[in-house]
Amino acid sequence: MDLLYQNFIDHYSNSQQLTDHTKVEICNHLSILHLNKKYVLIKENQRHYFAYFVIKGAVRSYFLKDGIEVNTWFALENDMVGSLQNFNDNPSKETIELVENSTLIAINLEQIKPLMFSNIQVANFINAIIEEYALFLEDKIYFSQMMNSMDKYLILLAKEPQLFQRIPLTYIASFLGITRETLSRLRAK
Amino acid sequence: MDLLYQNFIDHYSNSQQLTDHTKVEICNHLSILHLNKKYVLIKENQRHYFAYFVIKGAVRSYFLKDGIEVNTWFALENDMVGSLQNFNDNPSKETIELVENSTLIAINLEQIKPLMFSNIQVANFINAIIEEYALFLEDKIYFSQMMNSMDKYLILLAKEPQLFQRIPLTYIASFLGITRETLSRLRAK
DNA sequence: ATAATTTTGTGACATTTGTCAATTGAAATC
DNA sequence: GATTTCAATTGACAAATGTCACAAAATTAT
Repeated sequence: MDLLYQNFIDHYSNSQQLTDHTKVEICNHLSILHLNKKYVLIKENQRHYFAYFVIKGAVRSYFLKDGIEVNTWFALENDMVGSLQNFNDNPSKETIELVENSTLIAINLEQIKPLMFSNIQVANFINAIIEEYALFLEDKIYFSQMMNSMDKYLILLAKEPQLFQRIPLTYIASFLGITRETLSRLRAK
Repeated sequence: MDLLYQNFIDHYSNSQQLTDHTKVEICNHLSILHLNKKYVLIKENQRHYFAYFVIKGAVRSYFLKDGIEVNTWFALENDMVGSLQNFNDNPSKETIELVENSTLIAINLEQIKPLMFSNIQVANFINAIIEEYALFLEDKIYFSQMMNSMDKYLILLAKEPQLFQRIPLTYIASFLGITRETLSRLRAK
């Protein structure tokens, strides 16, 4: 099995031992992609049947509000990228676009989902992914409700310093819910 | 089986047929509670081994920031209440408190979780709960990032009008991330 | 290397929201 | 039913953030 697949699978199977059979079954629905900056993985309002795992690179998600991009998050190495909406056959609410040239694992949701009902290990594997994602969302909400702009900036800087090296400040300001001018002024202090 | 349990189970088993055996196994870890206004279900920073499903009543969650309550959401009939943190054996980040006298189903997470690894129907049942919760969180984030205060107020009013009848405006303002004075002024228009 | 484009920073001013204080209104308690 | 407590509103002013305009810096393309 490809080492990259192995790493990905290990990352989400901590709570259980997967049989080789299950691992192969999962791998059958994975593939590796090399894509360039600005490539759009998922388009807002479109159905899409893949989720992605970032091996190398950087990705952002955003949606349009009154014609303006509102950035919702950034994924770097070892992060999952996708939309639960897609997992549930609904159109994505966000556009997901590469910020750097990236290497990704694509997970074919359409193919892997039915296995949940026949293979309990797959069910728990997917469970682990969704659970981690939900925890991540809880954190994000906690973060967004907790603080004023300055606090948010400082916490984000402490928690995810790489973002400030790799993601344009314009996007980060938008994520923080402030204008880039305001972020620029916060940074000046 | 108690009709209330039946309704709860049906609510999260739409995608699969549960055998009677599985239903009984789930019910063994459910119980019904009648509790009064102001009762605290879950305390911030404490481990807790139950999640709840609201049959009748209203519940709010909040955490303390610099000694001030920050309300994070309100649950009414047919909503789940709990914390994924607890599901993962971490202390809760939020306090969960009744806003009205309420009837709830308590789900014993500690007992039901191990079944995920032996009963695939239970795995998918719990999956469905977590998935719905994650979708709810996605919506919440979308909502919170999308709009200015006035838009948020109007959308919330359109989507959840019952909240404004049943939840004090002070809590709602806090949830919207504004002071009650600002909410009061928005409403004046 | 140079030019063109994109990103970031800064100033002046408008708008929104927060803070503090006082008042009114509603609901719970006795 | 009167009293007490809590919730909601309103006004005056302060602080934070947004908007618009422009300049500087960095990045990308030719």
